[in-house]
Amino acid sequence: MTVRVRFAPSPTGYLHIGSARTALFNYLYARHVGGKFLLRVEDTDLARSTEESIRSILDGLAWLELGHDEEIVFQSDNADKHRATAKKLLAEGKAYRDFTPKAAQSDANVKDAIKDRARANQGEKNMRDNPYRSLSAEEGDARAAAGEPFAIRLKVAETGKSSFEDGVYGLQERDYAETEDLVLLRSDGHPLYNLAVVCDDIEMQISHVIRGQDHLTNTHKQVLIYEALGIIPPTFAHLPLIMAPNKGKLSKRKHGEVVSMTTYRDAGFLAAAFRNFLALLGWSAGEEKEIYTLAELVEKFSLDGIHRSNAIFNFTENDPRRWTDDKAQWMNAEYIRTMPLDELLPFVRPELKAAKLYRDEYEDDDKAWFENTINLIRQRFFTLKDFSNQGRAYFSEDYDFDPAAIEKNLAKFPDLRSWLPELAERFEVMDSFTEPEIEEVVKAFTEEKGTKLGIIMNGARTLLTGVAVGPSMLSVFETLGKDRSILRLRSQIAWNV
RNA sequence: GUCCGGUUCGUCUAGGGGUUAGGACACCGCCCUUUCACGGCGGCAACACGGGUUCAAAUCCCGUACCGGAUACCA
Repeated sequence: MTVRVRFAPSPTGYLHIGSARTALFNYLYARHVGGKFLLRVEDTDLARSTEESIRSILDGLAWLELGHDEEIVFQSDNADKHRATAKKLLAEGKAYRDFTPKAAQSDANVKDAIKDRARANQGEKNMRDNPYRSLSAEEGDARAAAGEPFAIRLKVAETGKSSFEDGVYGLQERDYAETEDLVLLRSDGHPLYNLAVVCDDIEMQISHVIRGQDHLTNTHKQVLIYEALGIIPPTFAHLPLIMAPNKGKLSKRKHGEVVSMTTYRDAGFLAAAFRNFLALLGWSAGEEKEIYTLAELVEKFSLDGIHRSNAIFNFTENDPRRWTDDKAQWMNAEYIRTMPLDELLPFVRPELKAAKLYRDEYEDDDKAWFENTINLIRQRFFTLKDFSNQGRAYFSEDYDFDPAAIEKNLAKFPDLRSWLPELAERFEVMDSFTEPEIEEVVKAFTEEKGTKLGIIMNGARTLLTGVAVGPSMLSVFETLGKDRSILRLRSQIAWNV
């Protein structure tokens, strides 16, 4: 049997980090076993679903390079089939019409209202006491024909339990007494989530359902529907949840942009790095290696390596350095400085182009210079954004000076104001401008002035790059070249800031 | 409330009867160095608690605590 898995987001927001990981795991599983990875948009909640959200989710998946097979299925397109299925179960006596008027929305928070209701019912509640459960078919038909509104509920057996073998959590059992006769079709004719999911999974011939652990109880309900339909359920595997630093729910409302996939794309993360980070949140290959290419993840992935405990996505609100998980930031930096240069370049070019720092010559005449420079400066960069921010001085004459750098490297040494232009004079007469010669000249100059090499180098760094950190200054001089180095050493701009 | 899960350094995790409980991130220190967010070396730091089983428990069993999820004519 072919393995077919699906990622089924409901389009009520952007691609959440937890959903992204669910998509990733589905993708990895499918690719690992040579199966299909399908996409289904669960847009049955017409009120909350938006076109924009669908686009944002697809953007997120595309960024992560989780390409899906076959056409995207829109759940709302299948509503008629869902209704037909509910009617079928009704006709077979496996479901019944519930004429109880729809309860008015409580003014309390939905979750709290549910909790309160459950607590109030506690001990007393018999899940099978719906008065309409045993209504005769004739009377039901008559009342329906008379136009009385009704919901269709699944008739859950009095005794017994639902069970399934979870790919991650093992055998799961739930007594029928814990499960209400669930509503399949609302009184306004709209199919409910559990029915829609089961119908679509059957229709799409899904073999493995891999989703968040928050669906564990839904799965029992869905198993019941499969049984009523006489269809063998797929294999289920539930994933541990990704929590906020306080172990609470990670949500847009509370935590903002950190949970959105597009945030990382826009912040200059490499999809490969973020994917790698995500893969290790709740899964491990059981080895100490932690940098994996997509192909390696596909090769190593298995349900056995998925944990049963939730993971915390660690970040500190209001701390610019810790705005997102440290490890994700480290991993991105690691990718930027160690991945093959030709794989990095395709990401650097658009970044520079967007900042108007790219020139066509970087493709031909200055290709070697460009690649060497990127290779030189990437060693201390964390995101793609750094190429256009901190790296700006390498590609443009119009760059800013970091006040902290001026303070630390220039202001403290007023002599540099005349020394650096003077150093430019020494450069002026040089025939060859490469590291060894530059070093010789700068050292001689330093000795002559009776100062320390660091003072000269750091002053020059500030003037030439605008920042206090970067590669070896000898490399910087050489990369920038004789003319630009001289020009910048003579410039008084930084001194007047 | 009830049901279902979970619990190894601050975080991500390895290990699943005998380990100095390993790695990574973060943090701290030292080294390299003209700076540094690179690199090298080192340090700090964990088996939730209580009972059992066993020669031996972080590992198996039970209980407790705590955390999470679920409870809907939402998805």
